[in-house]
Amino acid sequence: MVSIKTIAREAGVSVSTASKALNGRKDVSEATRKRVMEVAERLGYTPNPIARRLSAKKKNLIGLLILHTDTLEIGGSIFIKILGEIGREAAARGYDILLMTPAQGKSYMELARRNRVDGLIILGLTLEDDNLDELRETELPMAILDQRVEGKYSVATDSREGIGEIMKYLTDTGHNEVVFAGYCPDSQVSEDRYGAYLDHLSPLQGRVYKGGFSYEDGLVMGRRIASDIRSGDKIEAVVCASDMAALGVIRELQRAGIEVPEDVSVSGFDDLLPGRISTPALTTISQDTVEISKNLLQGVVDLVEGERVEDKVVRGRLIIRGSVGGRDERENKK
Amino acid sequence: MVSIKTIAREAGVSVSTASKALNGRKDVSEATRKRVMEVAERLGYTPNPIARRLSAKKKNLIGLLILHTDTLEIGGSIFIKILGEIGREAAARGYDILLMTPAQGKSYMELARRNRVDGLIILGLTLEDDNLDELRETELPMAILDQRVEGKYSVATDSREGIGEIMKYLTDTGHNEVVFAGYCPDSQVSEDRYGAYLDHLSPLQGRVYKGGFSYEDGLVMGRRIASDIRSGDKIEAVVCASDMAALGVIRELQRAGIEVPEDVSVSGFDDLLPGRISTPALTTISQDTVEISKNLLQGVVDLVEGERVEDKVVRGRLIIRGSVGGRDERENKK
DNA sequence: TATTTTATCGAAAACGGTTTCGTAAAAGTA
DNA sequence: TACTTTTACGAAACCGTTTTCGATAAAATA
Repeated sequence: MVSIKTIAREAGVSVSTASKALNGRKDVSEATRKRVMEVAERLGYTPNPIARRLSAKKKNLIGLLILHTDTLEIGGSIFIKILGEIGREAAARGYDILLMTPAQGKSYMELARRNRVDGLIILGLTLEDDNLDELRETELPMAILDQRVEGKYSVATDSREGIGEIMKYLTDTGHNEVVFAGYCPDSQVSEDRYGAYLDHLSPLQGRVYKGGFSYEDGLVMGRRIASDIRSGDKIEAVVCASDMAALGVIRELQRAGIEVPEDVSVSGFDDLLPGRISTPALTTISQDTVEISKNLLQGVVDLVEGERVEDKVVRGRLIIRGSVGGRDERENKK
Repeated sequence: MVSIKTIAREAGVSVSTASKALNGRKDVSEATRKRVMEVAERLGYTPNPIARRLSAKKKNLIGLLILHTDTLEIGGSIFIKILGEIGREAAARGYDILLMTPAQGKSYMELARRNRVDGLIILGLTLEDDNLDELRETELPMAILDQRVEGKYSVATDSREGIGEIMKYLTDTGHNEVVFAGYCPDSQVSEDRYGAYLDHLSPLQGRVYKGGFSYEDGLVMGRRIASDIRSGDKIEAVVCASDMAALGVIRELQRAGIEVPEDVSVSGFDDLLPGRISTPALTTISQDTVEISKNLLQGVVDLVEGERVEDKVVRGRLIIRGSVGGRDERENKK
C-alpha cells in the first residue's frame, strides 16, 4: 500500500514537505507541489484516514445512532432513503459515518466516546428514552430527527405547515366538520401535528381522538369514529397524525359501511408505501427525505466545525390522492 | 482523555507492560495484570480504536455498502431491521461498521480501499451492476445479500423452500391450477423463486407471467391474469415472486370482479408491511431478518479471520393470512 | 556591502496504541 | 556452587499522518 513515505521518496522530498504539498499548505514552492501531486496521482495515493484521524483532533467521523429499529420499521421506506442521502452528504463534506447501535448497559454518550466520533446523528429517539437527560447535558454536537431536545439541533418535517395544507385543502373541497385522530402526548411529532390542526380549526370545529401512530392504533380510533358517526355525529373528514393510523381508520370505517371518501374523507401524514397502494390511496404529506438528510448531516458537521445552527423544519409536500373527496364526489353520493 | 500512558503511569509500569496486561498477553505477572486492570477500570479507560487500527493489520472495520436506495425503499421495513441486527452482531464480535454509499465514478473496491475496511457487506446489489466484474476478481472478503456472485459469500432467504411451502399449502387447500407471476431473468431471487415453483409443479400444471417485483409490475400481470381468466382459463391460484407484485395482482383481479381468495388465491413473498394490512391480507413468506443479518456479518468476519464459509440460505416462515382461500371458502362461493 | 526578511524545506515530535527484542532477576538443573 | 532456563518487564520501533520549529538560501532592505 502506497503511503506518504513512498510518494515523498519518489518525489525526492521529505515526508513533511509531501504532506504540506498534498494539503495545500503555504510553504511549498509551486514546482515542488506540482511534482508531489503528480507522483501521488501516478501512484494512486490516497491518504490513510485512520492515520489522519490519529493525529488530528477532529476525526471527521460522525456516529449514526439508530434507535428502536422495531418502531422505525414502520417508516422503513423513508429511513433507507435518509441513510443513503446522509452517506452521500457525508462523503461530500469529507466525513465518514459510523453505524452505532445501542448496547445493553452502555449509554449513548459512552458509545460515542469509545468510538471517538465528532458528533452524532440520532434516528428514532423517543421522549421516554433513558438517555435523554444525559443527551441534554452533553456538549457533543448532534442532530436529532423528528424530536426536539432542548439545546440540541433537530430536523423535522414541518408538521404545522403540512397539516395546514391539508386543512386548507379540506376547506377548499368543502369539508366543514373535521376531527383529528392520533394525538398522543408522548410524541413531539404528534403534538405538533395536533397543534397545527387546532390552529387551522376555524371555521371548522374540532374533535380529537387519542391514539398512536400504528395501524392498530388506527383501527381502534376508526371503530370509535365509526360509532360516533352512527350515533349521528356529522363528521366529514378525519385528519390523521400518520399514514398507518389513517389506513387503520379507513379500514374500520369501510367495515362499518362508511365509504371513503364519499361519506368521510381521511388524510394521512408521511407518505409511506402502504398508503400509495391502498384503496382509496391516501391523500397525505410526503416528507422531503433529501432535504431532511442534508440538514441532519450538515447540522452536525456545522456544529462540529464550530458554527451555530438553528432547528430546521423542512417543508413536506401535499400529495393528493383518493382518500379525500372532492365536492363532486360527495355531492353525487347524496 | 485517558490514554494507555495515563494508566501505565498510574499503575507504575511501562506502556508496553500496560498494553500486554490489558490484552491478556502471556508475559505479565498476575499481580501486575490485576493492578493495571484496576487502574484502567477506575479511570474508565477505553482503548482508542483509531490508534489500534493504525498499528494493526486487521482493522476490525467492515464497510456496509448500501446500493440502490431507491429500489431498496420497497423493502425498507426489512432493511432497517437488518441494519440494526448487523450493528448488534458487529459490536458483539468487536467490529465497527462504516456506512458506505457509492460515489460517482469511484468503484466499490476503490471505496473499500480508501476506507481501509477489512471487508464488505453489500445490500441491494443487482446483476446489472457495473462493478460486478471487479467484485468477482477481488480478494476482499465480502458478504452479499440476496444475490449470488461466483466465489463470493452470499446470504439469502431460502426461495426454494419458501415457495415449496406455499405450493404445499396450496395443494393442501385444494388448489390445482397454479400459475406463477413475476419471473424476471435479471434477478437471482426471481429465478430462484420461479425455479422452486417449477420444482413443485406436480400434480399441478404451471404457467408463468413475466414481470418484476414492484406493485406496478403486479398491476400489469394482474390485468393479464384477469383477462386470461375471463377467456376461460381455470386459474385457481397465483404464486407471486414478491409481496408488492402480489398486491398489484390482487388489485387488478378485484377490479375485474374476480374475488380473492374466493375465486383465486394469491400468495406473496417477503412479508412487507403493506401486505399485512391489505384486504385480504397476504399469505406470504416472511424473512428471518435476525438470521440473515447474523449470517451476513459473521460471514464477512469469518472470511476476514481466514475461515472458509459456505453460501447461506435461511429459512423463511410461511405466514398464513387471508389471500389464500381454504377449501371451505372456495366451496361456499360455488 | 551588511543586515534583515522571506521563501522553502526537513527533522522531529506527537497522536495512542502494539509488538519485537533485549535484559535482569528468579528459578531450575547439574 | 556454577550454569541454564524461565519469568517479568521495559526500551524502542512501528503504523501513517500532521504540525511545529529550526535551518538554510535567496531576496529585499538599509
